Amino acid sequence: MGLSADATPPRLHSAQAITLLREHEITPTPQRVAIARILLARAQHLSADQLLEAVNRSEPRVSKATVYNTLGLFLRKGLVRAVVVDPAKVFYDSNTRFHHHFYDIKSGTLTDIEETEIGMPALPNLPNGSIVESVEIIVRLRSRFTQ
Amino acid sequence: MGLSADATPPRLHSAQAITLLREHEITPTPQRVAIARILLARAQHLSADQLLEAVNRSEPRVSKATVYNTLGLFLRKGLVRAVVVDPAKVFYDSNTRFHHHFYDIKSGTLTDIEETEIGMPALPNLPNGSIVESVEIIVRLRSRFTQ
DNA sequence: AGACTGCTTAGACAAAGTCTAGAAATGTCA
DNA sequence: TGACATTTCTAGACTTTGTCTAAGCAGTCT
Repeated sequence: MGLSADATPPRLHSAQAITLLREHEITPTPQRVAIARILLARAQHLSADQLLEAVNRSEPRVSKATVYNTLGLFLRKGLVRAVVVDPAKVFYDSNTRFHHHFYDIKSGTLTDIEETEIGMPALPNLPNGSIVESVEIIVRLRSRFTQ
Repeated sequence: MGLSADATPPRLHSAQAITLLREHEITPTPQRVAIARILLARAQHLSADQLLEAVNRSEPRVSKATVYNTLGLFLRKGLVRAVVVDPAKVFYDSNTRFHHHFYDIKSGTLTDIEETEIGMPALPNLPNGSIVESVEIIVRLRSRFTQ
């Protein structure tokens, strides 16, 4: 059943969120600020669904369409990264430093692997005319005591 | 748009497919053989949907539920690997050697990176009580001439 | 005011994948 | 052979994530 949602997730102050958005050339609407205050409060991995639920525990209300639009916008503007590990949903990662992930298969939990903790692989020759967009290493884990 | 489906995909002979299934302790039913003949004919990446379509271009017909059941079974028995890169669907990889992937963002095409082509990174310390299930490196690519 | 722009919204929609309940095949054993 | 149990397959309903559409709203400019 995954993680129970944090009852009182930390939030950025509105002023901080607005500054962050402006720095990334994003018009700070009330909905975007509400989303940023939660998602960008710390390094974390949230699905669109979890975020929608967290945002709507308080005012202002934000629609599902706006959550998806905003996540897409944050992604394009480099405020968050998408992590594709669970076939059922995308996680949005507010840690924008270069890093990788442990994925606990059973619980569905993502944990960061900082760049310094892992040796960068040597890249192979690229297909012609290609540019590397990203390099993601995913280490899938299972508990030693579970079958 | 992705790739146009191969009009005449290569197929294993039924006898070969049956042998492969038996070697992996899978009862070779007609449906499983039909799926194996296509999926295991060569190293390739197919989605459940592509496979369903390919199988049903010929007899015997196989239902959607059976395709999903069979892919799950092949996965558990180690005949194929799942590759999660596209949020919209899982690819099933008939190359079971240890290897990694290029993913062309625009076309949605997967290409293998053989183990010898890439330097393996040193693994970080694992969370306590964990076992590594798999290590997957995904290099996302985009064309140099596309914005 | 009127026109234009960008943003948000509800709800319809699409697509991948799961589940259910029954039918069909297969195997076992007396 | 017949009776029964087990496994597999199937159609179709269903769930969930995510997208799309059309309308409304707010601010800005002239």
